[in-house]
Amino acid sequence: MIDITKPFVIYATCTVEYEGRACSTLDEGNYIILYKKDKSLLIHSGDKSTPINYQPSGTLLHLDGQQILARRKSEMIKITMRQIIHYACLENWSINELKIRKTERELVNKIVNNMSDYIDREGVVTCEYPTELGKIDIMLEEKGGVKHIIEVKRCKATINHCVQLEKYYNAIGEPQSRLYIAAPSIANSALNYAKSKNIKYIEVLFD
Amino acid sequence: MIDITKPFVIYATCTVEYEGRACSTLDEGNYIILYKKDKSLLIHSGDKSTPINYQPSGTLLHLDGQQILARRKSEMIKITMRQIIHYACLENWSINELKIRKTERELVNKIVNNMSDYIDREGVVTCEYPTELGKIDIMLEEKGGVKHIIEVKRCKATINHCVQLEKYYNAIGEPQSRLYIAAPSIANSALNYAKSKNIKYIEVLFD
DNA sequence: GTGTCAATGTCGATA
DNA sequence: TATCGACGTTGACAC
Repeated sequence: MIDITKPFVIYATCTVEYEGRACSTLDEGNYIILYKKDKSLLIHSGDKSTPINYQPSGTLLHLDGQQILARRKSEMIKITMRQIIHYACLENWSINELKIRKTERELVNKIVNNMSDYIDREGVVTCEYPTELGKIDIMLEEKGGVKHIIEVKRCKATINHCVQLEKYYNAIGEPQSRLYIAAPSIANSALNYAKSKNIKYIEVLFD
Repeated sequence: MIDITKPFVIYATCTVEYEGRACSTLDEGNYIILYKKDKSLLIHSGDKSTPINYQPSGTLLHLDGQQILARRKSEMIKITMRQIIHYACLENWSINELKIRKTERELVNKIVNNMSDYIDREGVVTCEYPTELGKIDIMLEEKGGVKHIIEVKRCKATINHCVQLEKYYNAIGEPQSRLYIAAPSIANSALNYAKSKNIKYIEVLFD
């Protein structure tokens, strides 16, 4: 009945045992079992977005009566099914890429590739500029030594984002540094706060 | 036909759009859609163990013809189905905890809580003792200054584990430090190597 | 292949 | 409810 050579979904009353990087057991219950084209195996409980147990790509299945043995390198999952409530073979399961847009990265790239549109100074541009307090999204260093610190947000900029920027300012420890918050929009309160702290707001929009 | 008030699995030819923390689109194809008891929504492609798109716990569904709208706070997923290949309502989907045993953490705790059984010295015990080369599993510091460095492994100890221990020794830079490898068992070659390097093997078993 | 690092990380614990 | 740290992290990219 079950064809373990093809991707499938099973809804079954079962127990699950795992042995490998750790050991684990799962009490009997009704769980969803997914077997994918890339030979990854997922066992999903009735909550959480992560599987309650899984085996990565490259897992080989052996079916022995009501028992599924899933092996991969030195790892093993044993599923003992008391009752199969539901089984479906998944023909032509698609493998596609998710196209992600409107990320912070996209805005960072836009600024870096058109720096002169946003800051009228020349210098060395560094992304992910490291400091004790984490990475600065964009750093523009003039030859003269003046540093321009740009914090990029993909959504509306808030006061908290400005505070974060000031922390970087202190971490850098160079009073002549200049601060910028770049985002598609900025909250009114944040804009007032920014002005009072000499932080310049840069409007940067998604294409 | 579809009851969106109950957990379900659907296999459908569909497209998926997401808007929220970022934006994303997914080309038409056959995907598995899971809706769980905790109102989390998962869309699984034919590979990878992570869902190609998802919405965390607390997502509310609206069904409009062949279109599922999933909303949660400021996030939204829209699934447009051209054909439902498969639908099953998942009654009594279990929510259980995975019981994880035999972790390295378990052995570390056992040693720390019964230190005198393993090392006949008094001193300050620190887990995850930081060094340049990473964290030492367990550090026992005597008042006199002598340091006991313990590396814990949940499986059979190997020569590589001993080498790792020597790196810590060098990182600490205190020649009078003493080295221990703790594991349920040790390879013969590793035991010989350990002896030659003045590393003591501690047998620690899972309860 | 191995090592390093980001992630729409996810998830649990804690304040 | 917000923040912090761990994860059998996973997954992508550099080497």
